[in-house]
Formats: sequence, structure tokens, C-alpha cells
Amino acid sequence: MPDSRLGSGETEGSKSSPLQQGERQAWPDSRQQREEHILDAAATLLIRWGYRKTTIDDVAREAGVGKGTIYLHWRDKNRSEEHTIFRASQHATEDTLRRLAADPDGGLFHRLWSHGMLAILADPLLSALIQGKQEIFQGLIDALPPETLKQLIGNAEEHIVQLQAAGLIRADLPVPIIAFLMGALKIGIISTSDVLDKEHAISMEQLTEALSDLMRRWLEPEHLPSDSAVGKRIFAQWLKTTNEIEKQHH
Amino acid sequence: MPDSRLGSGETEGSKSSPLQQGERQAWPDSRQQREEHILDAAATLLIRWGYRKTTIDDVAREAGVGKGTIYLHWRDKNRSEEHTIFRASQHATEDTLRRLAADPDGGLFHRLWSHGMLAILADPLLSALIQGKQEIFQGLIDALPPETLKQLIGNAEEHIVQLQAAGLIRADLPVPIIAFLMGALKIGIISTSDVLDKEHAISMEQLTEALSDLMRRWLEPEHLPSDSAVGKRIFAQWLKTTNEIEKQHH
DNA sequence: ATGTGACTAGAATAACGAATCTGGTCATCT
DNA sequence: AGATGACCAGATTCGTTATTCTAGTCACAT
Repeated sequence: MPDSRLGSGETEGSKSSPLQQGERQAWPDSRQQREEHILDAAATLLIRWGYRKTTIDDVAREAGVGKGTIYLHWRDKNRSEEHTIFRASQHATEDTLRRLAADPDGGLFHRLWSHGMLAILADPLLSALIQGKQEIFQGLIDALPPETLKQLIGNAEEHIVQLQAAGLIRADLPVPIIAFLMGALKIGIISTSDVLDKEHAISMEQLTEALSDLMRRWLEPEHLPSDSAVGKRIFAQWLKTTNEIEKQHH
Repeated sequence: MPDSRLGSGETEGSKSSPLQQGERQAWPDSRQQREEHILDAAATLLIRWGYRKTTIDDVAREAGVGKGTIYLHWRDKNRSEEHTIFRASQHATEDTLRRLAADPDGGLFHRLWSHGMLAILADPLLSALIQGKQEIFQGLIDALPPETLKQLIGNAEEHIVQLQAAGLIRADLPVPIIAFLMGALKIGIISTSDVLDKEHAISMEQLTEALSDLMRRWLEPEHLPSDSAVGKRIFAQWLKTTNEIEKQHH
């Protein structure tokens, strides 16, 4: 599991050392490592109990640090949980880019879409967020910058314009309609994906294939640009920009 | 507005007579007319206040009849509201068939789908039901036969098999996947359609066209069957069956 | 017959003080 | 320094009682 950290800037030397198995854990962690641990804990509890029912004490206990320590990393509870969501989004982006890089057709739009879709689907936190599960984000969601959700759904019209210009998707459809339908499909899939497991066992591979097929037939033009690198560049650029916007909010 | 009543059985002779404008209304209605009025009232209030907050008294007042009268038509509150939903579904079916009949391409699958979609989208009650808006159906939804919702979403695999056999949709895709994605798309569209009005003014005509385009490219085979009547027959049959199933529940 | 609305029992809701919980601080410890 | 957890004020929840509401009935009116 390679993990290219685009993350929060600070780098620090101190490597982790003799990690012993105490009652929970006891690591003389580096600051960054500890932050990651705390965010892990926060994500776990956020999914399990939701924002309202997850207390700072819980997170601290789960992460094996003192309560005050959390306030050494974030100004308040909101900032900490926001960062948790931001990191999940970051991971999904990295995951998508990784999948695209490994895909020979990674420069084609239908691959971008299905890989991106699957990356979100794989993360329960992002799925819940897009589904608009208020019971999980109760109270936090208002504090969240409204951009975040929109970015996650990814119905950015600007991006569609770029793709049309590059000849990667059909130019004969109105941009707002494409944006609307792509968003609707994404939300619909995430909202009903729990049925997948229960009723019909559809594998993720099958779903990826089917989604690629759908997007290709619907949105890709007869003749694709010869240079496949163009697509890859645009996608990477787009995903990066998206993350930048979210990061601005700290 | 033609209205072929498939409804509740009873027929009665008494025609309506001098309808005067009282404080609300005063019609010596036929039994059936009155039932329609009550259902209209119930639908209005259901959308406005939801099931929990709508009382039988409210419905009676809105319909301009006495409270007891409602109990002359339905055993209890549940039955009355269920009938309201059933009627909405019936209307949507009739609406879809009417649109298909008026459409020269009414025998093609992509027309069925977009017309059906639009019919649901046009009815706030059905939209809310499919969206799973619990705040509206709170308490009623449990009493509802689980079939109802499934039928409304229309992800009936059986139907897809028929369509494949008739050569109206591609046969090279697994049925469960088609069912899943069609359901997801429908739910997504309905769930996000409120954004339509607000942000980007997408007309219903545009949406119909775009949906037709999507479904045709995604699901229709190269070569369509020459006899367009086949499609119409299958669609009519299917929509009828769907309604029958719901009607069984009274 | 047919329609009605006053009536009732049981359920839902409001009121409200007591008890508990929790985000954030800071004196203390390492 | 860097980290912690006891502590506090304000918010939330809980337990209880009082009040209101409403589905369904039925004696009466039309």
C-alpha cells in the first residue's frame, strides 16, 4: 500500500521506536504519526457513532493519547473532524490516481469516472457524506464549507467544459445536463449500494465494468484524441485542484 | 383529462347536481366523486404536512366532509392514506401510457424509460416516496407493503429479461447490473431534482431528451426489432401488472 | 339509509427541575 | 518545552407529571 503524502506540510525527523503493547498502545510517535493515529481514531468513531455521539474523550481514548493532546493539533472539535473528512477525500483522490496510473486506458474519461466512483464507494465516510446521512454528521455539516460536498459529488461544470474541449467527451450535450445526470447517477449509486451486498451479489469488478461501459457509450465521442497523455494530465490536474480548494479551509 | 377508472369497484348512479359555492363547498356528490375529493385532500395534506401531522380531521375539513364520512370509505387512517398513494401511482401509470401513445417512438425502450421517469418526477408524492422521505411517510411506511416501493423504483429484473428477449435492450449485460444501475439513476435523479429548479434551469423537455439519449446509447442494441407494436404491448402489459400487484393490497 | 360531529381512551407532547455529560482550559507533571 | 487529565460552565439528557391531541365510535340528525 504505497502512500504518497501530499498532506499537511510539516515534516519531522523522529522515527517511531520500540512500540510496545500496553493496555492499548504506547508510541513515542512523531507529531505527524500521532496526528494520523488520531485521525484514524476519529474516522472510526465517526462512522460508528456519528459526530454528535463521538466525544473528544472517546477519540483520545481510542487513539491512546490524552484529551489535551488533541487540542495541540486542532483548535476545536469541528476542525479536527473536518480534517478527518478532508483526509478521507484526499485518500480517495490518491486512490483514484493510483488506479488510473495502473490502467492502460487511464486517459479515457469512462475510466476516470468509474475509478473515481469506486474510490468513493470504498470509503464509508465519504459515502455517508454524499448520501447526506445527517445522523452521522449532525451538527458538523452546517459548519462544513458548502464547497466540500459539491466537490465530492464532482459535478463541476468547469471540468466538463475542459473535457469537452479536449475531445474526451461529447460536445453536443449541454453542460448543465451532463453535470446534473452525472451527479444524480453518483448519488443514486452510493445511496443504493447497500442493496448490492444484500440482494444481488454484484462484484466490484462487475460494477466497474458496467459503469465504464455506461459512461463510454453515453458520453464518449466516436473518435478519441490520439494522445492519451492529455486525458491523464487533465484528470490529475482536476483532482489536484479539487483537493486544493478543500485544503484552503485548513 | 381522460380518466379510465380501474378503481375500487363500486359504481353508483346518482349524478352530481347544482353545486353551490358554500363556505368551502357543498356538493351532493356521488360516492365516487366524493372519494376522489377526499383523496385529493389527503394528497395535498400529505405533501404539505406529512403523514404524522395530517389528522383525519384535517382531511375531512379540507375535503369539506364530516369526519365520520371518511370512515364510510376506508376502515382506518392507514387504508385511506395507502389508497392516496396507490391512486398517485395509478395516475403516473396512466400518464406514462398516454405519453407513450402520443409518441411515435413509443415502442422504444428509451422512450418508455424517460416518459416513466418524467411522470414520477411530476408527482411530488411519488417523488417523496421514492426518495424515502421518512419525514413525510413516518409511521405509514412500515404499514406499506414492501412491494410498493420496489415496484415504483421499477427495478424489476423480470421486466428486463422480457425486454432483452424482445430485442428491445442489449442482451450482453447482466440483468442484476442493469436493474441496479437503472434504479440508482432513477433514485439519484429524483433525489437531486430539487437542485434543478434552483441552480440551473433545465427544462423538462431538455431532461426528457437527455434521458432518452442516455438510455438509448447505453441500453439499446444496434438493430431494433422491426415491429414497433411489440414494445408498446410489453410496456402496457408491464405497467398494468405493476398496478395489479399494488391493487391486491386493496 | 346516510352523514355528522361530540365524545372517549389511549397516545403523543410539553413542561421543568435534577442529574449527567462534554468541549475546552490550565495547573501540574515529565 | 511537550503532554496530560482534573476541573468547570454551559449544554444536553433524563425522569416525571400535567396537558393536549387524535383515531375511531356511535347516538343523533337529516
